[in-house]
Amino acid sequence: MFQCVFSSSVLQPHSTSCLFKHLFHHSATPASQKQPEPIYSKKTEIQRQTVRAPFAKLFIFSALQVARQLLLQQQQQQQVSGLKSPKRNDKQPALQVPVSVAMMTPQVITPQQMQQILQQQVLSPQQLQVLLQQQQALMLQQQQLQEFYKKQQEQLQLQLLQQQHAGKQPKEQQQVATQQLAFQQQLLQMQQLQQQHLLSLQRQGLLTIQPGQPALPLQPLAQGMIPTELQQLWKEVTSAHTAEETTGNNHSSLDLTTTCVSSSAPSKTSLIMNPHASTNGQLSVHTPKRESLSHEEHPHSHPLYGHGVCKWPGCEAVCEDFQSFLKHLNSEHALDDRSTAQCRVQMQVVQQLELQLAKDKERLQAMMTHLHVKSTEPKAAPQPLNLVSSVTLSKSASEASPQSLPHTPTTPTAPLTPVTQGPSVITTTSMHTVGPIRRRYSDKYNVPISSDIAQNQEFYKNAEVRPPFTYASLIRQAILESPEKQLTLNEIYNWFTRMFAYFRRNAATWKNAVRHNLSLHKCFVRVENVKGAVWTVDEVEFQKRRPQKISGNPSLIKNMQSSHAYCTPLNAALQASMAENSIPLYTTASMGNPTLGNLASAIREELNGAMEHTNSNESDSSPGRSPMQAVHPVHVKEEPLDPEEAEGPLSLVTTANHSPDFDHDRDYEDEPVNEDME
DNA sequence: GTACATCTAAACACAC
DNA sequence: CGTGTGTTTAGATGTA
Repeated sequence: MFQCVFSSSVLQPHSTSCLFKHLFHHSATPASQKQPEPIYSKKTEIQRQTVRAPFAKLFIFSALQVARQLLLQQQQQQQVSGLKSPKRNDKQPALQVPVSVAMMTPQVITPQQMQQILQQQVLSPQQLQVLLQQQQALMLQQQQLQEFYKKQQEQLQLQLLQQQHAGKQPKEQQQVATQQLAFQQQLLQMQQLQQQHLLSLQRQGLLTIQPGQPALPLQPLAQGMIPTELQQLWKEVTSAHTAEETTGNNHSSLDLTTTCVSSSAPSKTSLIMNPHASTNGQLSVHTPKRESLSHEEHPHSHPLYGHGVCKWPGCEAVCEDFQSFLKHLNSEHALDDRSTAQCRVQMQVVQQLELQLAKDKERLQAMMTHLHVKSTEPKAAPQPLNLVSSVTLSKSASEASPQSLPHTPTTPTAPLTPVTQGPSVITTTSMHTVGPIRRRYSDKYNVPISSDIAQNQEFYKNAEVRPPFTYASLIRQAILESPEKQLTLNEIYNWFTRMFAYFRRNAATWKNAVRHNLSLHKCFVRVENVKGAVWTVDEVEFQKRRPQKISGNPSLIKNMQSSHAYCTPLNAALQASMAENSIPLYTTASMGNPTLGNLASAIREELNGAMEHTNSNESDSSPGRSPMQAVHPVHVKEEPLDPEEAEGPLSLVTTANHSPDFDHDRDYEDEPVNEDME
């Protein structure tokens, strides 16, 4: 339909939009690249490199946009001129209007539109090439139109002569006359258009030679804008920028093809989204141009001047002082097309940054909102915490935990530090081992072990996670959990496998370890029974182990001991502290909350050890007993003290495992543990 | 660096 | 003799 007159092109796009695409194709194809490359000066070459890329994509928008407008105006003009639509003409006999539609192609570019195109001050060489090619096509088509017009005239005259002789076809004659009139109109329009086009090009310095010349020298930047246009542009730039700032509008970028179409076109409405336009960002991001307008208000803090260098994008000219900078600014960055183009690019960069900032702000807000919600959420479930625990966390975590309890009544350096940090509490929530035990709870924390096991029973049963306790502690726990506080070796085995999935593997290893521990530690006493030998726990011996751990601040311990009711205030202080800090780590909601009990028992454990070594001459204080019990000592080796009993009312730990029905422990003796688990 | 605790592995003894 | 139980030793590792 629309014949492309591009050199060596035989393509015939069907519509104006197709034509534009086609033309754009020319600008991108090697064939088009064969066109004479524009000659750049050294300066303009740099500008070309810095300015061309961002607008290469822009051209697609502008071309399509213009094409749409052209399509509309083409239809309007056709209605005005009484011409048939291209579609209809397409199917009409060639005799009717064979090239009328083809002639429409250049003419549909109205002067305003052409001006609009031309007023894209910043044009890539491809764009300019396309425009000039269009111009060439226009002129070529004009010549063709003129030729066709002559032919039509001749034909018409011929037909008129024939009609005069034959008196036929008055209708066709009339039609041809109408078409002729339309052609004349189109021709006039085209001539006007061409004139304007050329004028515009010349005005912008793009066209320095006579039209019709095959190779036109191109310049990367449109130049020679008239002052009114520039002023309008400045208005656009500044108003658009301020509008962006004040309204917080998130337009990604300005489509530069539309920002300065006309003075009546508001910048706001001419904003279109163009997310690709500013992705190239070759120009460094600096201050908006509009700030330069107000530099006089802040003479020595000009945003375009810093460290003796002009900060105009791409300039970096050295200016010794502010005055020279001003001179430089006025001379080198005057109100010309180049500055305008750079300003436009800068505008785009700024807008893109603003968009990015808005997005990041939104993201930040979402993150904060999310975290805020999270922080107010209930405490984490204890079981999942177990899954993330590790061996290395065990002791080091417990040692670092005082920081998480800053309001504990004891000082970090005090011997009670491990007490207040509540290693067992840490244990219950955050310390669990996976893999070989290299770090584990000290045995002095064995009481909280029971709590931990009770809390995380299901977890240990199902997850192959090595419990963070020593074999000795586990053996003791197993024995203490038994109703008679005594177990056979096999019962101990069963307890291990029943309580911990981890011990369902490598039986040879850990069983050997159990035996080794039973034999090695004095705290485990073998008692001959009717049924055979059973193992019991000598709590005194058990508490004796590694007493040096309790070494520390004796005075504090003594003070603690001197207080008969120290456990209660201490526990209260802990409660207050935890409540104050609302430490979710210490809460195990799903399992009941033995935290306080853990802490209390841990404290007692710690104090037991402390008293044992710092106040051993205190006859009434039976080692291995809780301070409470120390007041009422009950030393019966054959009936090892159950530490959890010592917790007394302070303990929130459920004692379900000590219920009489737990004597079915023996049921596990000869049964596979896995079945027991089920 | 040392002592201690713990774990692992292994050897050994003994009873069933 | 094999297995289970118990003891002991040795080495490695971690902690105080």
